[in-house]
This record gives sequence, structure tokens and C-alpha cells, in this order.
Amino acid sequence: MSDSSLAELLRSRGLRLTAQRQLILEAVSELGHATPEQVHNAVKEVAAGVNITTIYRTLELLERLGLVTHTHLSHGSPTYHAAGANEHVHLVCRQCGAVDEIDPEVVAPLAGRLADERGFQADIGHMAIFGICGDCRNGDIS
Amino acid sequence: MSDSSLAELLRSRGLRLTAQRQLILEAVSELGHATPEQVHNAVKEVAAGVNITTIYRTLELLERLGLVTHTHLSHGSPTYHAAGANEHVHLVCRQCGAVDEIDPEVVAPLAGRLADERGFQADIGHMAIFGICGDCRNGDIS
DNA sequence: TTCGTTGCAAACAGTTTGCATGCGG
DNA sequence: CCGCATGCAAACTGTTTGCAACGAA
Repeated sequence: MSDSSLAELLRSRGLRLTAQRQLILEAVSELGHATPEQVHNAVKEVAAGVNITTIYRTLELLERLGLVTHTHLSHGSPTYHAAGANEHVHLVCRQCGAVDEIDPEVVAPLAGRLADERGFQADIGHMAIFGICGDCRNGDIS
Repeated sequence: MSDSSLAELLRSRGLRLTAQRQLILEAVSELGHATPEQVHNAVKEVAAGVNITTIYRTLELLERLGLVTHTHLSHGSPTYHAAGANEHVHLVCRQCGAVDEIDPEVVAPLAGRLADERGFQADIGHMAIFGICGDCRNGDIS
């Protein structure tokens, strides 16, 4: 997402392009999965005055615009990541906290079955699967 | 879980059987998926003086004992349900908020594949799949 | 100049902790 | 009795809201 296309998207809805919005979108893209607080910290390194409130409001806005999505990985804050490009499913280890990503193709059969049998349209990009990762099962981390 | 086996399990760890613990376990079993606040409300109908703090502490205890588990369905509070008996996967509608349950057999192929390919042991009972339910897709609820 | 956007502070919801009292064993 | 469990209040974390000042178009 270039600045100019962000500007265009915003302006088409009567919204404005601001430095904060550019920085927040950029931070989300770079960080991968980031909580609002992590985004805040990243943005503050470039522009110290940005308030956490603006992070929340902007993440919500960017999500409405379809530029970012959020996922709930374990407890606490949601994590945001740039939308579009690489949809993926999260594997969250409850022991070491590691977050792995898998190709959505792996869950496509499940999604298809839910749609056929239940009429339920699964949001693959939002899905998190909890469990114990290979490393923890092997005792590499304890 | 009978009172006597709960008592036994507690005593074997040097813990005590109290009215609150019995009531909270009972409430979780009856409610299905319940937030700490919902458990609190249910317990209060029988014993008005029980404090929300005790709900939190007891749910944590019961989870350590393996009697209940919790799941994160959408935003906000976690929901607790009795462990063991009926493990199930949750389908959460992001539009109307409905929570449906599906048989874990539906996700067994996925779990098997994750175990084989990644060594990841998925915790099926903890899994929630987000999306849009059949009713909302048909416009029955808007 | 206009009106969307931001920062600040306060309000809020959910959860946790410290401490004195209470009660199970 | 001893010591775990509870209730109460206060602290805390994460998030939202009201409002005046700011700034993009």
C-alpha cells in the first residue's frame, strides 16, 4: 500500500491522510502480528507524540477500510496484521507462546465442509489453533 | 463430578471443599459456555454473598485440576465449560454473535495433518472458528 | 474556512492482588 | 487450632469516550 493509494482510499470516503495513519499502517505491515501497544511503541520511535488512543482509532479505521485485520491469539490484546497479501492461519503454542503460520490451503477442506453442511462461511484469516508445538512436545523448551 | 469426588480431588492436594467451589463447578457444568460474570450471576441466585473474586480464583483452580477448560470466543471475557465429557469446536458468528458447536470429528483430519506435518498437537476443545453463520448469510438477521 | 483528526484526561470493563476475617479439617 | 479460602477494597491493564485544539483539503 503506497501513500498515494492510501490517500486515495481515504479521500474517496471523505477522510484525510495524516502522518499518523501512514505510520500506523506502515508499522502494522512491518511488525507482522502486533498488539495495539506494540504498534504504539513502533510508531513512537518515529513520532514520539502519537497517542495510544490514535492507535486504537486508526486500527479500527484501517480494518473498516479492509487494509488490516485482527486475530485473537491467546489471552489479552488482539493482534493486527496487514490484510490481503498473505492470509494465513495461526498456530499458537500454549506452552512457549510461539505463533506459527500455516497455509490456508491446509484448512480449506474444513472450511468447505462447514460451508456445505452448515452454511457457515469461515473466516480463515481470523482463525487461531491452540495447542502444543513440536518443539515443546520434544522437550526442547520447558 | 460428584461432591465426594471433588472433595477427594481437592483433599489429595491439601485443598478444601467449600460450598463456593461446589456451586461454581455446578454452575459451569449447567451453563455450557459461560463467562466469569455469567457464572457469578448463576451462583448468586443460590448464594448471594459470593464474590466475583472467588469466581476468578475458583475457575483458575478448577482449570488446574482439569475439571474445566476455557475458550476465547470473540472479544472480551473467556468462556468456561466443564472438561472431559463433550469436547467440541465452536463456530462463532461475527455478525450476530451466535455460538454453535460442532463435533470434533469434523476437524480431526486437520488435527491429524498438523500433527503429521508440523508435530503440532492441536487442542481441539479450545478452538474457535470465526465467520458468518448460515442465518446471517441468508439475511434472516441483519 | 471547514470539518475530520488528534491529544489529553477521564471513564470503563475485566481481572488481579493485599490483607484481615472466616471456616474446613 | 492451623492454615487454606473468602470477601472487600484497591490497584491494574486494556480500551473507549468527551471535548477542545489542531491541521488537511
